[in-house]
This record gives sequence, structure tokens and C-alpha cells, in this order.
Amino acid sequence: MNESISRQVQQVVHRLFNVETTPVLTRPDPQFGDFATNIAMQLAKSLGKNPREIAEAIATELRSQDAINEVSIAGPGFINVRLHDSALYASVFTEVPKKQGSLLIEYSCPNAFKSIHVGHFYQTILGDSLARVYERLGWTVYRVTFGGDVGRHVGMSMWSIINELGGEYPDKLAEIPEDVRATWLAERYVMGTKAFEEDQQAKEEITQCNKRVYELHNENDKTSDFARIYWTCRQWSYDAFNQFYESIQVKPFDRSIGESETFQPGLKIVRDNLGKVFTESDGAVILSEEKSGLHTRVFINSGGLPTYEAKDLGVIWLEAQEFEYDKRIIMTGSEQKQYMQVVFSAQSLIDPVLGAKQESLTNGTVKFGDGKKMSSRLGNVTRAVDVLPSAKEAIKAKSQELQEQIALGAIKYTFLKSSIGGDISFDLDQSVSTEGNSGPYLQYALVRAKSILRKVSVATQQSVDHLEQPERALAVCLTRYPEVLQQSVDGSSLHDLCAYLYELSQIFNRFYEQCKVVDDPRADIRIPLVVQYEQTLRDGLQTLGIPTPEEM
RNA sequence: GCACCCGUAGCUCAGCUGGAUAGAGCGUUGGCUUGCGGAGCCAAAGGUCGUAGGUUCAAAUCCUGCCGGGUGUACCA
Repeated sequence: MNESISRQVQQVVHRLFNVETTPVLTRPDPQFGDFATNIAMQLAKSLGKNPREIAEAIATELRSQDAINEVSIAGPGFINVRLHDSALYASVFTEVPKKQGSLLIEYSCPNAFKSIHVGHFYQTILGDSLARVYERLGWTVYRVTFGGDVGRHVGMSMWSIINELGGEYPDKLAEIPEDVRATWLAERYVMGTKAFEEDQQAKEEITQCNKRVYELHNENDKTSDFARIYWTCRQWSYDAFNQFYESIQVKPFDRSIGESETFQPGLKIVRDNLGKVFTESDGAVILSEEKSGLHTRVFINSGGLPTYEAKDLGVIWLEAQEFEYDKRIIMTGSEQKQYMQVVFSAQSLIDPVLGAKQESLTNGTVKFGDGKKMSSRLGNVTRAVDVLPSAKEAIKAKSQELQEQIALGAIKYTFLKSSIGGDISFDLDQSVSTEGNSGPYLQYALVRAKSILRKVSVATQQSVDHLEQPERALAVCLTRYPEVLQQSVDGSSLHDLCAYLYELSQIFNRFYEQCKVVDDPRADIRIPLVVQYEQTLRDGLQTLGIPTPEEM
């Protein structure tokens, strides 16, 4: 409907003034109309005419259109369009148009041997939801997580593991019970970090461990004692990640890439482009783009080891080998924003076509309000696995499963409702709120509609002459859904979808208060609206990855 | 020093490719029994949009300075 009106305005403007435009339609306050455009004010200058005069001319033409009931001019020259109720009602029942394209999205990215913290939780939800919106619009999406399974942090962990085992005895790992493996590994990392900072001898041994890990990958060593410890613990780590992903109900990754797979191609890419893209400086290989305002970054350090920069070029290369994509989104913390620009700059210099497909999306950190309640429940620990159980405690529900669906809905919605980029505050008490602009509010607004639909036989869609105000408001809001989905991918703005679904639910709740559906004379008109509403809200929640319970 | 991000109601945030009285939620105060689930609905109070200029018919939105907070700035990721 939006596009159809927009096209009509475009044609009218062309006919009247012989000017090519792409009119933007906005959704004004309902008192003004269903659609509005400021095209007259934009044309005023170039045409040298009074904006209201232009608006009047356009309005006159638009009034002759079938679907349009009323066109008014307001303020400095806004053109407000109101549709006939019959046309509006009919336009409610349209499908979301699908487009084609393929997206590779890289997110979550926890490092092996370390534990997942709230920040990973947050980014995993953002990535999963964004992927779902693309999928909803018809894109093929590849989900990838890329984590460090080599590097100094692994050296620290390996050192501490061996230390704890009393030597390189892989068989002793079997003595560690399955349910404590993840925490045991997390402790090893902490101990390793501490030793690295405080103990000179340990520091040297850790550096050796780090090198040995790289070597075992180079030699594809699966059998030495050291290697067996490494592979076993890496697997423990991955098992813990997957268990977590399952618990928060996100779609599984199509590919989990370790840095061990990318440092070799990364090194090769950098070396192949030495002199062309990269230069040597103080024994390191760098990219200096300071004239374009970017930082100088080291891609291969003076010890000949690849830095994350090289590994990141490696992963771009590896993904391009395995997946064919039109666009690649990589999510990182916002502190890596400027860093990412350098990597993309390098990629564009090496391969402009592949470089142009890169897009970086940075998210802020999760902060805990004043944290009083939060800290008493979770302590200073911000392990991701503690969040859901803690949230569940605050939810009253008939069953465990329902409690989980609601808690998950509350958490995810809290993560998704703010725009991506800024820090977000996560106060467990507020975040798990079930009132107002919250996940459970949306879930409840869905459950109410489901409950109505269980009590009626589905009416076939009727033509209608007149809509009452609450019906009309619901109809108008429903027609916006396709635009909002598109807007959400265009701006990576999941909060737009959240805000829309919240508004939709609010409008439905008002409708619910004022309009009876079951056994009402207007049931034939209202039932299709409720059906469409239920489908839209359910679809929207599923697109965000928020559970849609049948009852609460 | 330079670069990037942020500063909107008591709190948490929308709005920022300039447009019609700056919007939500929480919190505060006061209402809603005969109708499909009150995790709901209605209403009130609450804002010099950090600050000072500039551009414009029109600025929370664009430009510049300043103040305040955060992050990054060569061998970490």
C-alpha cells in the first residue's frame, strides 16, 4: 500500500511539474491521516513556488484516486492522505514481499578455553535476531562464529591445565566430572592469567605453551600427550558453548571457525601483499593508512607470528571459499570499531570486490544498573550461563517450560529493544519485568488473541464499508509490518521491530478493551483482523527469536 | 595530542538522511465489577533536548567552539 501511494504521488508530481522524485511517505499521527509526505516543501525551492500551492495541486490530483478517501494540506505544506476504510481493510491481508540475497553473519565468537560472559549472551541474541530478520525477508543466511583456539590465552590455559594435572597426563582429565568441566576450565584460565602476570618463570613457560599450540596445529598432531590435552579441553569448551546456545534457543551456527584455521591463510595473504598493501617497519608487517585517518596496525609481529589482524583477513578469505555471499556482517564490541576499519581497508586494497561486501556492526557493553539486587544474586560473576536461571526465579508461571519461555522473552527483548551500538544497562529486576514495554507484555498480547481465536470459528474475510476507530487503528498498524521489517535490515535496527511490535500490541490491547469479538454482530469483520494480528505478532516475535507461548 | 561514540522526563531509552503540540516504559498520583485472560486499560504530574553560537521559512536533528562521560590510538583480541 505504501509503495502504491508513493508511486501515485511520484506520477502526479511528474505530470504536474515534470520533475523526477522519490517521495518518502511517513506515518503521521492518526489525526492527520494514514500517510503523509513533505514532497511539496521539498519541491518549493527548486520550483520557486509556495509549498502550499504545490501541495494543493498534488492533492487535487490524488483525490481522484480510488483507494483514497481524503487528502488534506496541513501546516507549512504537508500532504495527508487517508484511505477509504474498504481499501485499508483489504490491504491488511497482504504477504510480506520476499527478496533474494545471501548474508554471512559472524557473531558471538567466544574464545575456546574461556567462559561465555553476558557480553557474549548479548551479542549472540543480536546476531541471531538480525539473521532471522534477513531470513524472514527471503535471504539465505550463514551463521558463523569465529573464536580463538590458539594464541596467548590458550597458552595460559594450557600451562595451568598441565600444572593442575601435575604434568602432561591427558588420561587424568577423565577424572574431572562432566558437569564441572566448564568451570574447571574457566578457573584454569584465571590461574594462568595470574601466573603470567606474577611469575616470571611461568610467563616463559606460557610463551612456550603458546608456541607449542601453534606447532601442534602445523603438524596436525592429535596423539602427543600435550596435543591430547589440548584437543580434549578445546572440545569441552565447545560442548559448553553449544549447551549454552541451546539453552537460550538460538539457531545453531552453520560453521564454527577457530583461529587455528585462519592464521596460515592470513599469513600468506599478508606476505603475498607485502610491498603492495603492507609495509615492513621495525621487523613487523604493518598497514599504515594514517593519511585516511586510520590507525596503523600490525598484521605480522616482529616475531613472525600473525596478529588478530592477519587472522581476520584469513577468516574473510576462508569464509569466501566456503560460502557465497552478497554481504558479510561482522559483529564486534564497539571498542574494535576503528580497528575493524583498518582490516576492511586492507581487505579492500587486496580485493575491492570482497572488500565492498564487508560491513561491521559494533555493539556496546552490558552494564549492570546500580547492581544491588543483581550482585546479590550473581555476585560479581557475569557468566552468561547464570543469567537465565536467575531470571527464571523472578517469573511466576504454571510450568517450568513456560517460566523459561517468559524469562527468555524478557531477557531477549531487553537486549533487543535498544539500538545497537550504545552500552545497554541490564538490571535483572527491570530486565525481567513483565509489565509495560517488555517481552512478556508482547507474549501476553499474543496469548490474548490466541485465546479469542480458540473461541470462534474463523470467518472469511468480508468487504467492509466502515471501520470503527479501534478496528481502524489496528488495521493501519498491521499494514506497516512489511515496511518495518525492511527498515530493520536497512538500519540493522532490531529496536525498530521491537518498537513496532510493542505499539501493535498496545493498539490490540486497546482494541481488546473496546471491541468484543466473540458473539458480536461485527464478529465477521473483527475476526479476520484478530487472525491477521495474531499472525503478524507471532511472526514478529519469532523473527526476533522470542518464544511465543500458547498460554501464560 | 588525534580519532570514534555518547550527553533528551527522577531512572532506562526512542526520536537525529531538518518539518506539524519532543514520545514510550519504569517510578509517582488517581481511576476501570455487569464483555473474549487485570502480566491488561484510562488519566494526571514530570523536559531551558549538556552549553554557546551559526545555517534555514523550519533545528533534539545539520555545522563550529566549549563542558562532561566512555573507547581506541604498532607488535593483545
